[in-house]
Amino acid sequence: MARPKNYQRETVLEQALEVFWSKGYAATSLSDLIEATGLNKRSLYNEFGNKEEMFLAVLGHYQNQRKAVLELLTHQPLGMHNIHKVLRAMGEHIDTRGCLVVLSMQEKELLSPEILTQITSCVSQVREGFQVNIEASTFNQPVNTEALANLLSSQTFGIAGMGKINIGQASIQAAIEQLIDLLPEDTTHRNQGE
Amino acid sequence: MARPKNYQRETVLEQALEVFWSKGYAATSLSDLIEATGLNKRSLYNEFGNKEEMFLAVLGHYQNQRKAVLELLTHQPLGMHNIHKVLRAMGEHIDTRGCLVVLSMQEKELLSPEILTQITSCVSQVREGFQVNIEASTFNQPVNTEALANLLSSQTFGIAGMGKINIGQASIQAAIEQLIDLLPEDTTHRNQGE
DNA sequence: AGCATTTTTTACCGATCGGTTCAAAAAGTT
DNA sequence: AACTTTTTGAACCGATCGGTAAAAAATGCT
Repeated sequence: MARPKNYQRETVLEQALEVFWSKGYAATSLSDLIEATGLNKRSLYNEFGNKEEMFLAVLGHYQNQRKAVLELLTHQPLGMHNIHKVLRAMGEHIDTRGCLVVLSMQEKELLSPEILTQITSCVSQVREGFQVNIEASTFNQPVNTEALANLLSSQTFGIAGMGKINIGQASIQAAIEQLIDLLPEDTTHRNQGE
Repeated sequence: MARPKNYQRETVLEQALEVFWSKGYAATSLSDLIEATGLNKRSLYNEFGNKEEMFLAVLGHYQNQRKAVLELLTHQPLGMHNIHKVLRAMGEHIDTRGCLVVLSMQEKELLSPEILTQITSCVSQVREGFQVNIEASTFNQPVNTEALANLLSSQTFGIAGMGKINIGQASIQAAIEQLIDLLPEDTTHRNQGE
């Protein structure tokens, strides 16, 4: 029928992710992508259309491989322990390039509405994930559910951003433990322990 | 002696800040700067040298006008109340463009060592500001001073980044109040109240 | 007024940007 | 082996990038 491609889309996405992640969308040139993927300009356009669509695909790939962490927020029973798990998981996967979604949010002025939609949807997904787990918890002190969810999701961004600084992973993990310590205790399953 | 410039450096810095702040360093072109400042390319180079030096100057201008907030952390007596003030001040100055320093940190791979030095110095200044105020406090629960300082400085970044999202200022302020509520109480001047 | 000095204008530099054209090369099908 | 279909390679597109050279315009000083 036809000549087969001598590359795999997944591999290319992985390599392109590497570039976008460390340089950002605007600063990533086609030359960079060509060099990183090994395939030539025409094949890139053949596969993805243009730079923007390529970034969209890369973004999807990124979110796919981060999905596991987010799913921690859906484990039954809901409760603060899920949030603790997510925070600790983040501490274990600190990347010096930060978080691609946070990084892209900083470039929102340059990105297409389609990309922006995907980014903001991811952001609000995190926020709502936190919120449902907070709502499912029982506290013996007054808690502003929505405010706490916002706080945690912003904290999440902050932690991801900390990776960009020279600060070590151990310090970040210590900060996360300190945060967990400060969070109001969930007394719903007090007898089962955490 | 010589013909005077028909622009003021301060004004130009202000206008250039506007551009860099909303588009980031990489995505800001000289044309953008020319359009924003009203002066022409040659005058820009005459005044600042090149794009990078111009950004450095803009960064200095930005930090200058944010200095007031940071100085809240040096007010005597030191203590958690200073931290509360800073957090609340941040909630009142939320900008939809986020924080230029945080934004630039995301572009660190593209920036000169000189600029990077200035940025990281600003970051650690915040962190140390938090830390001295924590150390000056008395708590009736165990507190990991360094970890809490790291937590707060990362939270600071997170909050600044939240401005980029559509979330309203009121929500951010509520999140900040929630955070202050969670922070360990400083019992040093308990009788004076806060 | 005339000189000296600086700013501004205009035009231009090579490099690179994202993207395209078109033909050559490679594979499957018959 | 001939044909068809798709990928690939190289050259090329206009536009813009950051940055510069040199002359023109504008001002203060004498």
